[in-house]
Amino acid sequence: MSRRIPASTIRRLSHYLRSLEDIEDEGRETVSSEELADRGQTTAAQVRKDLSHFGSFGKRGLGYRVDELRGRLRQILGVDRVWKVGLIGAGRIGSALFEYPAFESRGYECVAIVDADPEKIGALWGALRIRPPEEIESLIESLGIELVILAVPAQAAQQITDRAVRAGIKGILNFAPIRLKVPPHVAVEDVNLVMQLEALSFAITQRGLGE
Amino acid sequence: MSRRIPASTIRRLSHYLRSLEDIEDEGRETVSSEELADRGQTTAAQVRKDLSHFGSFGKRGLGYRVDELRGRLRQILGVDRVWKVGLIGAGRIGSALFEYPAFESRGYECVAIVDADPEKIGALWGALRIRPPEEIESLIESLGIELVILAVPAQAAQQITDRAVRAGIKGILNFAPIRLKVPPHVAVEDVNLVMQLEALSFAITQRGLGE
DNA sequence: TAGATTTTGTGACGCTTTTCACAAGCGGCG
DNA sequence: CGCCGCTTGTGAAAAGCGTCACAAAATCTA
Repeated sequence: MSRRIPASTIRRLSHYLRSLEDIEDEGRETVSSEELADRGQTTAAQVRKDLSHFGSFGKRGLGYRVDELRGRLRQILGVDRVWKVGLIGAGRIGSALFEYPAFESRGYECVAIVDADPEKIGALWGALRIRPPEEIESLIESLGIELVILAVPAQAAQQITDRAVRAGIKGILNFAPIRLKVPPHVAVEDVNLVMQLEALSFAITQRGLGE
Repeated sequence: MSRRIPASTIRRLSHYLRSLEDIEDEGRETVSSEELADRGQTTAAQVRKDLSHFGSFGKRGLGYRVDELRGRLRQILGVDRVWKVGLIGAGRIGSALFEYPAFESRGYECVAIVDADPEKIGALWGALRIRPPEEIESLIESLGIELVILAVPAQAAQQITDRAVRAGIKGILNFAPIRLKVPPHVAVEDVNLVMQLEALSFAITQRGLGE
């Protein structure tokens, strides 16, 4: 039951949650730390340590009740409610994300779309009309948007971010390949595909060299 | 000059490389570890430590020659050559990636597209014709594909992976929200947007609670 | 050339995270 | 009811990473 939680623990919790949903679909009612570990490329001790940061949810000799643990994880991760999301950038990536079914099904509801391209402004995507960047602040404030998905070119990203921060945004999922400057109370997650490809080419290259 | 390199070091190297390109565009010829640190949300000591895993590239009192360090980093990350990439899954995400300019410009060349949808098979994307999954092995072997981008639904992902592995694939950029089982000589990088969104909602939720 | 100045490369240190090991708790069975 | 097998929760040990501090090396100045 500690204070500061490692980022790696959070990533694993997210994975445990997905495993629990699978296990629930299989009709099982309890699960052990060892089985959760097997499904998540980790160890039983790690699973128990991760969970112990937040309390004791299991029964000794028995394991964890699947539905109960699932509920607790959803609560811990803050996904036991709907988050209103703004999509900024209606290009290829924005469009792919908008139609990504996992978002809606997991409680992330897109309530606004913004793009700077005059050709796109006013267009309808589903029930949403694409708005111009000037409206970012008012959209965030009037719709109660807490998260934005930032899918704009690198050179526009910081400026857009500043507008969103000014309007009180709480978190940013950033697809632009730059390090955004934000005040400490704003959370940022970077999606950097080039970096991940480079991690792959490093691993492959190294493997040939190393041994 | 050590053996096992931390994943976080690789991520930072990728970022240093991007900073070096910016610095080169600005016409500068040398750079200090301190400046690289400032651009990368890290410290000068960390930059030097990261680089020291691979050798000594700087000159004391002077710093690093931008073009030389850039070349060395490209070499270390394995991006001093063209990688042939296969795109598996021609849905929304696949399409967005296919048109993502950063891939081509950074030496990742898409040489094949595969999809299971009979409606899509045979269609032309640029100069490439979409192929059926049955051809995965032969495409990988005949075209010399080393990396695949896996953008298919979760339930198809493992099966496709097995085919690719059988054909000798070396690395997989995985967009499916499952942990792929692969032999140890195959590198996998997971892109897990739901996990990143959950990390955001955790950070925001926690922030309100914590202090 | 000598001394001042700058900046790297790296061993030592300290914090964070993972792994280990086991006592404590729970259900089942004879 | 008491013992047995199983699994959790958690301190303690180990490993992994990042930070610090400084000698070494290079340039600059006079």
